[in-house]
Amino acid sequence: MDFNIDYALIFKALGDSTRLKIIEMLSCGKLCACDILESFDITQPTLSYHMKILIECGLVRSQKEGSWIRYSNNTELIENIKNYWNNITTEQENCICKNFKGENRCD
Amino acid sequence: MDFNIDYALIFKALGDSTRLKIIEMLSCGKLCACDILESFDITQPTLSYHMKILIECGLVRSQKEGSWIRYSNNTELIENIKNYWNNITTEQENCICKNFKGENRCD
DNA sequence: CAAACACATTGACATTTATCTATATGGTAG
DNA sequence: CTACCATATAGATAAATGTCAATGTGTTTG
Repeated sequence: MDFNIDYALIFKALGDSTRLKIIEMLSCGKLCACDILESFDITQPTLSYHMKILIECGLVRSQKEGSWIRYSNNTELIENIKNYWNNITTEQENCICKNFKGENRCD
Repeated sequence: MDFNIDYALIFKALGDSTRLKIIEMLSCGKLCACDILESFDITQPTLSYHMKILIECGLVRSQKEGSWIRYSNNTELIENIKNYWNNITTEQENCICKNFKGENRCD
C-alpha cells in the first residue's frame, strides 16, 4: 500500500459523473479530447477543466501527438486503487483500520 | 455489475478526507459516533452531517442500540465497488468501456 | 503567411459544500 | 420527573465547484 497517494483527492475527482464516465471511456484505450467531447453535452472548456482535474490527481496521463493530445488512464494508479479497496472491510491482517488505535467505548 | 448503483455519488462521498477516514475506521467493525468523533477535530454536528452523506449513498449502515447508534460499512456495496474497479482498465471481455460506442476519430 | 483546428486559460457566475453555533429529539439514569 | 447523554436538525457563512463565453496558444494545412 502506497501511503503517499491521496485517495480522497482521487475519489473527489471521480465524484463527478462526467469525470467518472471519462475514466470509463479511457478504460480500454487512449482517446483525444475531441472524441471524448462528443459523448457529452458540455463545452470544450468545461471538458478541458475536467481533464485537468483528472490529470492533476494522477488518474489520467496526456501525451501530445501533433496538434492532438492523447489521454489515457494511468493504469499503475488504478492498480493501486484496486489494492486500496482490497484492504477495506477485510478480515485480513493488513486491514486498513489497523491504522487507528482508538478505543471502542461503545463495545 | 449492478448498473443501478450511482458510483459517482459514492466516490463523491469518499472524496472528502474525513469521510474516507471514517470508512477506513469502520473497515474492521462497528463504531458509534462518539468513538469516531474522537479521531477528528470537528464538532458533533459536522460529524453527523458526514455520517448522513455516507448513509445516503449507501456506504454506511446505522443501527440503533439504546441511545447509541452503531455505524458499520455496507460490505455488500463495497464488494460492488471492488467489482467495479476490476472492470476498469482491463483487457477483459467485460471491460467497462464497452458501454460506449463512439468512434476514435484520432486513431 | 493566413486560415483552420485542437486544446488551454481567464473571468464571471450560480450552486454546492463543509463547517460552525444554537437548538431539538429521544433514550437512560438518578 | 429531571438531568444528562447521544445524535440530529436548522440556519448562517465562507470557500470550493462546475459551467459558460471569450480569448489565448500552438500546430497543421492550403
